[in-house]
Amino acid sequence: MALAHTILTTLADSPHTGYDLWKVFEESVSCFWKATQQQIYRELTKMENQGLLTSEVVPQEGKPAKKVYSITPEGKKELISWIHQPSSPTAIREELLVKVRAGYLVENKVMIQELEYRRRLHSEQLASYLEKEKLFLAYGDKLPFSEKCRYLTLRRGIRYEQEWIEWCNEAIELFSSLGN
Amino acid sequence: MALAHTILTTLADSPHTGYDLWKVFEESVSCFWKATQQQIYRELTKMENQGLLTSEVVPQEGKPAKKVYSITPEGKKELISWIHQPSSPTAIREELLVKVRAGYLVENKVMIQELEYRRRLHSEQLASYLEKEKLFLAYGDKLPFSEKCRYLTLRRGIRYEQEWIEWCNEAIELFSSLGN
DNA sequence: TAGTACATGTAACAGGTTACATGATTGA
DNA sequence: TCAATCATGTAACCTGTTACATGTACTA
Repeated sequence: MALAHTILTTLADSPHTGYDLWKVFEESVSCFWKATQQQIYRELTKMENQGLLTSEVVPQEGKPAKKVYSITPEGKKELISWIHQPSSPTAIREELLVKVRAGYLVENKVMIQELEYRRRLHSEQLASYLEKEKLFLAYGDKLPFSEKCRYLTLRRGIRYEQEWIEWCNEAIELFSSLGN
Repeated sequence: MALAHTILTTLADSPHTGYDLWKVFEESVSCFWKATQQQIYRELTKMENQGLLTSEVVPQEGKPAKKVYSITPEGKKELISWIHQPSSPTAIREELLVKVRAGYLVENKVMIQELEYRRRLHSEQLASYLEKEKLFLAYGDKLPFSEKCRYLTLRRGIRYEQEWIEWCNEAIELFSSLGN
């Protein structure tokens, strides 16, 4: 259900089209909830049927009409009620760790390459998050409460990437120190 | 596909029943790949049809017969070939962060309670991992290569829990410092 | 005698992935 | 003219969750 609630979270700020929502997901929501365009469109249809959203078709000049979704009072009520219910940590499912578990079955250089590749991905993601963090830090304590909440999700993204990089270093070191 | 490969990883060591596999998943695989009993049984049936496994029904005294699965040469080939293919990081989907993103919509004490609950869960998981780590550390460099690989997955679990606890502290501090 | 561990499964449903389909505008 | 961006959707498939179903043996 949390995709619906993530969408409600964004619509609680302002109305969005499916396409807008997808861009917001790509740009800032992705550090805590990944979703494809297709998932978003499917969920919006479902949520409108449930009365959590309303849509308005807005004609545009020179562009196809767009469908702007707004949160309804029921939608907001549902979001707040959901926040009050305790939630469980997400189950971990990480292919790289499955490979590391079986890493003794292949040549070390295969594992080292894969780990270096992953370290690079996480370094790039970290760099991108740190850029975004600058914007938050520039405002400091003047940030509105809702932005401080968003900042916390970015902080988690930053810590997450840093942790991966450190673990990759540890793993690369081990595979480098062993023969085969 | 990675559930199949995780199962192959365990069967590469020794034959297991579905039930045994489930216990191994609960006890040590869970720090990198979570699966339910039902998923495991379904996957085993599928994998046997694909020729990655063979099964043997072993009658037992006073207990129902068990079905012991072994990896086939094709299964091992598939596992090794899969390790050679690069894999992408798992997409992040974390309900708690969705709630934090919308945390300004509810009373601070609601968020603080939820964050403290999560911090406790992660502290407990960390304590359990640190207990397991002792066993690995006792052997030190005498650990066989395959056990060093397993140890790396535990290390990642330890780092992951520590990172969550630190982030929870950061988040609790923010919500505590603000009115409402 | 009630609960836990052993042991295996079916079925329905929810959620996520991938491919396909369409069509306009804008900028290189 | 080719790729990217805007804009919305269908369909098939795979994976994960939850509930149900069955039965034995051991232990508190």
